[in-house]
Amino acid sequence: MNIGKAAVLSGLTVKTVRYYSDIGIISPHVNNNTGYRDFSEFDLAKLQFLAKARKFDFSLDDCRDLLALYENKERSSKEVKALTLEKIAEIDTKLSELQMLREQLSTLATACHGDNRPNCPILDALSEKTYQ
Amino acid sequence: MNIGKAAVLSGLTVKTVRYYSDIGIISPHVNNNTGYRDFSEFDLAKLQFLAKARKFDFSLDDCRDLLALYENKERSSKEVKALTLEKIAEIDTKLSELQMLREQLSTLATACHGDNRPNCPILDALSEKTYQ
DNA sequence: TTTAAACTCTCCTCCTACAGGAGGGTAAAG
DNA sequence: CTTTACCCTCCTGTAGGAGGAGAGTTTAAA
Repeated sequence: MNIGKAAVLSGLTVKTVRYYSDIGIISPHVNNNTGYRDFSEFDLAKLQFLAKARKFDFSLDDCRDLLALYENKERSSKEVKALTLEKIAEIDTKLSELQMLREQLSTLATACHGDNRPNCPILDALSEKTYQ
Repeated sequence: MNIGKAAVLSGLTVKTVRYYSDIGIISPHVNNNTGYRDFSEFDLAKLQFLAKARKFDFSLDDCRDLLALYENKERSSKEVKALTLEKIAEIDTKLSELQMLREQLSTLATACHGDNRPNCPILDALSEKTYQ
């Protein structure tokens, strides 16, 4: 199938699919006359796999690994699980960072009148020298 | 003071400070003979302000706005608070997205034996066609 | 005084994961 | 035969810098 159909069926954009071809994460057959890419069912399956893995916040490099495991019927599930647990740990780190951030900002916002007076605890906090 | 000292005192890297100068978010005086940038105390204060605002996840464009308000003694705190509340809302969105992600990944990781057998619920989920 | 280390400068490329658009070829429908 | 909808490559831009080359400057030690 052509790239447009592959894009629709995988939920990716044509640009994205073309990009994945360019960086070699998938390798559809190319028609020598027209230069059109031709995606097989297996190519499509990989694109759908990629779309989902990207939604799970796996980087394209992670996806390369996952895809290699996906294609290898002899793989052990150990590696996949390790990669997943690593990703979960990353997410946890990010979550706690964001939560701290939210609390600090929330505290500042609460303290700020938000009126027309120039006094503003938010800017005060940002310009405080002692707090880093 | 030179860029190195300004960087240390603001907790930024020299590269970052130079970048901020390049994009005009700060404008230190430049020595015409040597080309060396010369940072005043006020420049330093702005760099420290920027370092903190960046930690609070404000984009450099946000920082431009905040800095303008910071420099304007006649500003009202309303604008600053609005910007902050907007940022909090962004963080909330990101938080819930990440939490959903974590749950899904966690569910998959739990279901996966993580042994040497090829069977792997994680890859199964990623390659499921019906689930999008 | 010379020299070596430490600092600074500009300019260049690279990173992630694409998006947007120019300029042109191709395919299918009317 | 023409229109419209695809498809192609190539170039640039995004955010926020990092890394490094090659060259000038300053400072401290020998």
